[in-house]
Amino acid sequence: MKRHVLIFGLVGGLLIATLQYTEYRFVIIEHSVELYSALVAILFATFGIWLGLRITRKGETGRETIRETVVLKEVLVPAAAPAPFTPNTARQQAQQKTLGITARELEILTLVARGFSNREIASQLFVSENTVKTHCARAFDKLGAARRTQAVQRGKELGLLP
Amino acid sequence: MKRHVLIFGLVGGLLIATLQYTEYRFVIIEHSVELYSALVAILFATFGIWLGLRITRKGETGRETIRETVVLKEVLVPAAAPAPFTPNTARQQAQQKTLGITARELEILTLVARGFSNREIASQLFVSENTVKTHCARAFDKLGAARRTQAVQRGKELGLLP
DNA sequence: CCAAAAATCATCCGAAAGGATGACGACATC
DNA sequence: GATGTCGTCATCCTTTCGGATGATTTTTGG
Repeated sequence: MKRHVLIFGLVGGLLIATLQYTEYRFVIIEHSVELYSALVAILFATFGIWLGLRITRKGETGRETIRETVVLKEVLVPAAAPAPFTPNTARQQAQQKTLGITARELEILTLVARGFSNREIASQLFVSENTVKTHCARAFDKLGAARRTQAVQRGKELGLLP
Repeated sequence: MKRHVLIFGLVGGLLIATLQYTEYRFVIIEHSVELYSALVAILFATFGIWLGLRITRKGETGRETIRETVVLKEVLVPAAAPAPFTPNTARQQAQQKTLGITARELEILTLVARGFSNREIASQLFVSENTVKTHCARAFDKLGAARRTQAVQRGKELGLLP
């Protein structure tokens, strides 16, 4: 890592040298902006790198790391068994009211969430692929999703999907 | 990573050259020094931060990965048969062992699960879209998935994803 | 230091997905 | 009967994905 900083410093020095050189060639102007610009640039670049290093807080690399990662656990299972996803109909319909997602769309959405392709869904439901795509499009629109993965994510957030 | 520094220097030089050029073209304005300085400062600071992140990122993804300190709390899983998602790190790593899914792949996988497109993921991780696609492909292969939705589903089943 | 593993990036190509529209029939409702 | 909602299907077109492959660069571990 030190190497990088060194290299960077070298490049910086070279840059400055070049700048100075060109400066002398166009001496006409008294104290040009370029020099300042370069100085500021280098300064801030260094600052930025330093910041980047600080932010990621990685380390020093000298001796690589042991840095245990504390992963907490907590969590648990409130159990409650029977209704893994039963609070459905009631709430579901409420959601549907607000979002306007129809039962058919939800049906297709769940299949999407299960990882099926449009074609597979079409054959499962005995409809054409185009129909599936239409339902998908409408559902995505209502969910404000641009991709099926996003739609699934939102659906889960909203409790529409298990 | 030397390449990055080089690119950095190159871009810097280009920037300065551009600056010089525009300077000569709009020499009329005198008080623009501050503006240029600020511009350059901001640009280089951003660039520097990017560089810093770029340089340091690698180390993290290695084995220890501080990032592993994820939280994952708040859980009120109604429970169902399979373990919801409690046995995390331990089992997770075990799974990774058996499936051979690397930390990076998992990282990308979680972003996929969050509904991001490859392009979005690429920009978030500061890598190219191609790289994301490669990671995706490998992860899909290891998970036996043909689609990203399927991969997400399997990832959740295996407890790799929250 | 060297070999293996990981990560990065690229390109070509076909398949899947998504957006925009239009249409048609079944049903319910007012 | 007019209206509205749903479900169904289609076409055209663009974007995104995914597969296959090869290459280079770091990182890691012995």
